Amino acid sequence: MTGSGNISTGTSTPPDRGPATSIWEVARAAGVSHQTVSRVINGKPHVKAETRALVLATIEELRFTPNRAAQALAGGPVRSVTVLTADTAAYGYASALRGIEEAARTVGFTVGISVLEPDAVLGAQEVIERLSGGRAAIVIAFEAAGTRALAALPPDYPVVGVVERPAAGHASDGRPQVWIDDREAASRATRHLLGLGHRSVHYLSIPSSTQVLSQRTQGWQDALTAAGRPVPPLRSAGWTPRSGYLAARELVADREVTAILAGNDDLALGVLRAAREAGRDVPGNLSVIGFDDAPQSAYLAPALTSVRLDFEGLGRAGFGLLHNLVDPQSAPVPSTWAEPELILRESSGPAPR
Amino acid sequence: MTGSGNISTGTSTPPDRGPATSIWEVARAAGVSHQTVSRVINGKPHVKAETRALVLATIEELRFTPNRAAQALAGGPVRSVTVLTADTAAYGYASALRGIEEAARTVGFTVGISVLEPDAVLGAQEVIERLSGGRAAIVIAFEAAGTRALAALPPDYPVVGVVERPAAGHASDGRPQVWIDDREAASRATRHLLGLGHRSVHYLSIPSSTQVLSQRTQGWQDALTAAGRPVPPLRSAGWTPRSGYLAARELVADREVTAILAGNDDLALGVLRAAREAGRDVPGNLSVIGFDDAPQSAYLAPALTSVRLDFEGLGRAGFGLLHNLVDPQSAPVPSTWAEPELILRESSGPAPR
DNA sequence: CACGTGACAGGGAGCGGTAACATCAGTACC
DNA sequence: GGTACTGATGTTACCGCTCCCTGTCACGTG
Repeated sequence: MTGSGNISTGTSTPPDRGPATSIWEVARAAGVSHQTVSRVINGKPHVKAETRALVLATIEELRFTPNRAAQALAGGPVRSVTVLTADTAAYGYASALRGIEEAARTVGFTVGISVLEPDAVLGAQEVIERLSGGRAAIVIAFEAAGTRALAALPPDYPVVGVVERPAAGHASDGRPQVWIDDREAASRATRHLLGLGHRSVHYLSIPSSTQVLSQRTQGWQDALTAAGRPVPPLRSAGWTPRSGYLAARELVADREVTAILAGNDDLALGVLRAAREAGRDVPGNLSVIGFDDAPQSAYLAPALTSVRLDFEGLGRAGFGLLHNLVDPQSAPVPSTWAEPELILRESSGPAPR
Repeated sequence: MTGSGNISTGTSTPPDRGPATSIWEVARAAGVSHQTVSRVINGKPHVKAETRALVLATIEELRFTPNRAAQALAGGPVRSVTVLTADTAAYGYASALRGIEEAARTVGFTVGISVLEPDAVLGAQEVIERLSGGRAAIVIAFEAAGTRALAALPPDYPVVGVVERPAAGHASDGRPQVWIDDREAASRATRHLLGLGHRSVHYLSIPSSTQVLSQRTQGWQDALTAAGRPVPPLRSAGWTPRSGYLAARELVADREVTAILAGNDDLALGVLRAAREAGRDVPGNLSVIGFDDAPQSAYLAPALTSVRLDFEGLGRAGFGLLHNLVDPQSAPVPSTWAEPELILRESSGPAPR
């Protein structure tokens, strides 16, 4: 079943590294010293305006680009960040990565990426190798592998965690992190369902990043408890539609279950299918709400009610925080990203009477 | 509507770059010269077995990791690759990236990433800046921005294109590339629909990476022509469910249209919704087939018939090709990845009579 | 008019590696 | 036994850049 696709090797050219222009050439061309060129590149003071302009023009003309390796080696400012993340295909991860990359690119940072296998238990040594010389990192720690990687890093290494929730109780270890406060959002979604007349709401969770309950889970419990309803047992699933489907089959078979909150939209999709197969009508006699509001969700059948989460903004803020960390000169983080919002669509409705 | 989420700055530690262990320290500890250490690191000959073992042990003990920047600066072998890609959230891109990253990581390569904005028209200069010192690159060029970036790179720069189709006719410019041969797959999907009794098949395409027709489009035309059917006008859409939905509304309103082949699964999802809204029954009186076979597709309502494409394998092969390019010593590319396969599900069926 | 002062500019030493060349055995050969 | 060769090491010169430190100039000041 293999052997398809195609390859064209092209005219194999050896990695010919020509005489890349260096600051020396720029200096010579501009009639100044290499040091002055360096000052101009780094926007340092003590360079006369006209000299600066001249150098800048020369750089432009020679199409000179500073050698990153040399800058890093010579102890220049940090200008790169390595992102440690789990599967980049999942919507939340991909979006956060996108936000990080965008923010990094606009300030001239290079972004490296290394994916953490779900079951990887890396020692400090291995995690550092993943960073491969990077001098700063961002760890997207929505699940255990990320949390472990974050913990494995030396305490003085510049890193910020993009996490599911702050490691409260666990003595937040003083590491900078950003997170979406979705506890209230989960509560709101739950209350919305309760308000629709459902006697209870069942929660199908995504894997937890720690041993304790996630914010979403807590928000769900909060709402249930506040309404005086018993909290049904927590159901755990993975990240994929398949996993949601498998976990939901049992749930949908129980007619007492009329409302399901799923940890993310993919899970919700699986729930939707399980419901269909079990002859349940959504939203007729079963309501389903997801988290993330992926681009697909509005087009599903039925269109999925979902909690919109601004992962991209989260990623941007995470990078901003890191930037502040490695360069105190940098602009303060725009600590503002869209707050979770419940997007009502077709998959949720009044409880069956 | 902003201001949610949360930030913890932690105990702000300045970017303290301690005295990283260098090969000199290893050399001293092992009682050899730094050059011998270098030889060991790079697996070069002319080192006695016991000396090698000693150095290796010392490296292990000191937790030494070679400084990438220094290696790069000193003209060592290429050990990093920059991936230029469009939106990482789209399934095909994300999967290909995943394949590249995985293959790169297993051979110790670092992978950088830079995303190309859809409308970005970058000059050679800008593209090179994106590479930021990298000495090798992979461009995922499924659309125009990627194709342009690929073209903008200097002809002698080590780069491989992961493309939609070879730039045939356009004098393939002798650059190494990998692609999935999905022309036949598109043909097969079309023939399948024709075989089900549909008088014609309409194609809703994703954006093209060039001005000419894509392989998928051609495969679709091939099958239609071979069957003696007229080729309906080509419909173009974007990449998202929304774009598929918008483009399909007109199509589904036409009762003559009984089979739609969509350029990817997201588009197909949009088509499905448009069909539902138009009162068309899938597969009752409209069949829909997508491309990609994303993880969600099997769970949609109706489950989507789709052409499974092995983007991950493609990415792996692309990296392998690059590896061969920069390091002739490297193992030859496993030129084998899964061939496109039509996965029959619920969204396709006999033509309405 | 000599001197301090600050803004500019240049020189030189690394950063941590690799490549090329120089040494120095130990072995092979005539 | 002397020369040639070969494998194992050490020595030296960069790679391209940034830091630290030393000059140089034009002012202002006493």
